[in-house]
Amino acid sequence: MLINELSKRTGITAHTIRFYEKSGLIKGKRDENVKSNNYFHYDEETVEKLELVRDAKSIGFTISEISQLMDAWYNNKMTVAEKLSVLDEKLLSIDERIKQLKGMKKMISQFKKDVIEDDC
Amino acid sequence: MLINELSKRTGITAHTIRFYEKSGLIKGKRDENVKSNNYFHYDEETVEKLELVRDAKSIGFTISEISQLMDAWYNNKMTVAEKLSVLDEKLLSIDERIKQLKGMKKMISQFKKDVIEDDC
DNA sequence: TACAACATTAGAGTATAGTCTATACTTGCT
DNA sequence: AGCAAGTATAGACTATACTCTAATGTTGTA
Repeated sequence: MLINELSKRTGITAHTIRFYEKSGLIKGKRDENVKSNNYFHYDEETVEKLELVRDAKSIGFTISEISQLMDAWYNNKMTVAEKLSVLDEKLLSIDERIKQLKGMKKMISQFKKDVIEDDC
Repeated sequence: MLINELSKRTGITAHTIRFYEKSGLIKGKRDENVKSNNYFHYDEETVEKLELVRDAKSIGFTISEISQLMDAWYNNKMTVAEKLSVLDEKLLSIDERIKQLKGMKKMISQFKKDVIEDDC
């Protein structure tokens, strides 16, 4: 599929997809049989990857972190041990974030109590 | 206290503190009795505020969100109802983030399983 | 064949959140 | 007095992650 279809399927603009391509998150292929143009072609895996990018970005992962994550997933140059190490590291960092968020919840709840009490 | 002490107590550089001041997160006071300089003086509340900024930033809150949160806390121009509304909104957004993080944990755990199975 | 829609590349522009430099004045210590 | 350390301000610079524009060429449809 070409970039326009990829854009429609993922809800990510062509501009941003090209930016991700430059950043190394995805890779389109050129069709060598076609000499008249330079169009990139994308496969289903790229759709999956962009969906992962969207999810990971929404929880605050940077492009560089997402890049590591996708390497652990799709890159066959990494050993199983290396992949598991990257994945475990991400799991730990997620747990850490959840912990911090819960801490902030507690603080805000306490603030709420204080605000209500001050009102009396 | 002056900016240098504030910096030492919070671990935030003077440059960044001045940036936060420009952004409206904190406010130093000038001593009107002293005419020879223009130095800002900060109180304990400012230390508290900067600690809150640090915590909130670490969980991905933007300066604008932190600003709202601090208004709900310290600004006496807001009604109790308005304050509670801001705090409740932040609590909801934190819950949403925790939900997304848990979703990502599930995905990564599944990836781990897949990586291990592929290895067999 | 005209022409709208689509594709590529380079590069400029935007927003957020700092970070650093330069300049100049003030304060504290010896 | 001299000098290091502290302070303020303006503005330049950096990094991340887009977002948009311009120029140019290609494809598909009426």
